[in-house]
Amino acid sequence: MFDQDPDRNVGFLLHDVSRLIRKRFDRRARALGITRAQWRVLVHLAPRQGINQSALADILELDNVTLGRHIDRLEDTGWLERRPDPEDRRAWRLYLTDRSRPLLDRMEALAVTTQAEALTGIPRAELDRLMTTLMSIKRNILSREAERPDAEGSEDPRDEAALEEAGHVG
Amino acid sequence: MFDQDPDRNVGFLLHDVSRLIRKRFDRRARALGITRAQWRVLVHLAPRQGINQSALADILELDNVTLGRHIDRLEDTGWLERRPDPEDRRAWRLYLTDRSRPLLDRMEALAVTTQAEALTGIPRAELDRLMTTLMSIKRNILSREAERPDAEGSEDPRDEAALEEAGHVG
DNA sequence: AGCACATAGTAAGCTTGCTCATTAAACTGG
DNA sequence: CCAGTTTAATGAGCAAGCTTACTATGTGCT
Repeated sequence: MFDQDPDRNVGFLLHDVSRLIRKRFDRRARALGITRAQWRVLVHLAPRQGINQSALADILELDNVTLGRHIDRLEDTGWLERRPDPEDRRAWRLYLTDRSRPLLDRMEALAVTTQAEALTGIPRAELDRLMTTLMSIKRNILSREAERPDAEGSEDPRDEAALEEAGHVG
Repeated sequence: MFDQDPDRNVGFLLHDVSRLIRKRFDRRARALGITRAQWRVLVHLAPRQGINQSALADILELDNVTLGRHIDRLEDTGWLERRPDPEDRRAWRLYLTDRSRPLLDRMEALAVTTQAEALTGIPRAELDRLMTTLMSIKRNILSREAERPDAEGSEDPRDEAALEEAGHVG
């Protein structure tokens, strides 16, 4: 299967498309001094300011560590502010700064442009199907993660069943 | 748009799904001492042994630099061999080692398992549509890269046109 | 032959994401 | 109240991908 045309593999294909979009987007955003990953943090923070790092990491499905470093940079560059939590001395509460609101608008414009390029010629209905399927896949993975985060392979018979059922993949 | 439910954005969604698959896969592959990115190199090398780094980087759509480091590691761990090109003293020719053939089989098994998990409940036809759409998107981006690799935004009126046409994105 | 340009590969340095380990504070059962 | 566990956050270290800058070799034109 992989020898003929490895890029018809879903995993590789997803990875490629995601990376190509990111590359193009980040090159444009560099002039603004921020990356897509950092912007994503701000976007998710915007409607829930005052949240702490762990809760935000859950929403973003990122490690605390990974998010912590994004926040370091965002704080350094002044897009975001950490304030001590008055009720929990271990935690920080996160807030956007005044500067970041206009930034969000400009980043969104870049995103729209980049997506318009990527989606040229793709009808609305097809895009909807794409999103629906991707969300199903995401749910599948997240539920597997929740039940057996450290799965090593096929020690669980359900894997074999799924493998049969989804035999069209191989 | 992004404030309500940022994860309905195609770019973010693709990134999430890709990252979640990678995480799950790499955790399983770690016992074999190789990552998904390195495996991808071997898979694409297998049917065209003797190719050099630049040509392989083109196929993988990776930087020479990025690929170079993968090859360093693959050579260190003995999955791959660099031989001098007798006709071009700048270049190396790349070959799999005897050890790597069985590895490829085991990695493919891991991939099938991981994909089966991710694709549980998704019918064949839907998967086909997903792949088709993803390949269209990839072609769109690659052709834009080819024509204007350093695009900064909307200095080209065609961007505005595309933005209107694909207005459903924003 | 000689000079300009192109190509193959490496070096250095950045962000992102992960894991494992640690610190400090909060919670909880006895 | 106190010992043990859980939770919030950080530190250290690795891999992947990118960019910019460099070396060495090849190619092509005059």
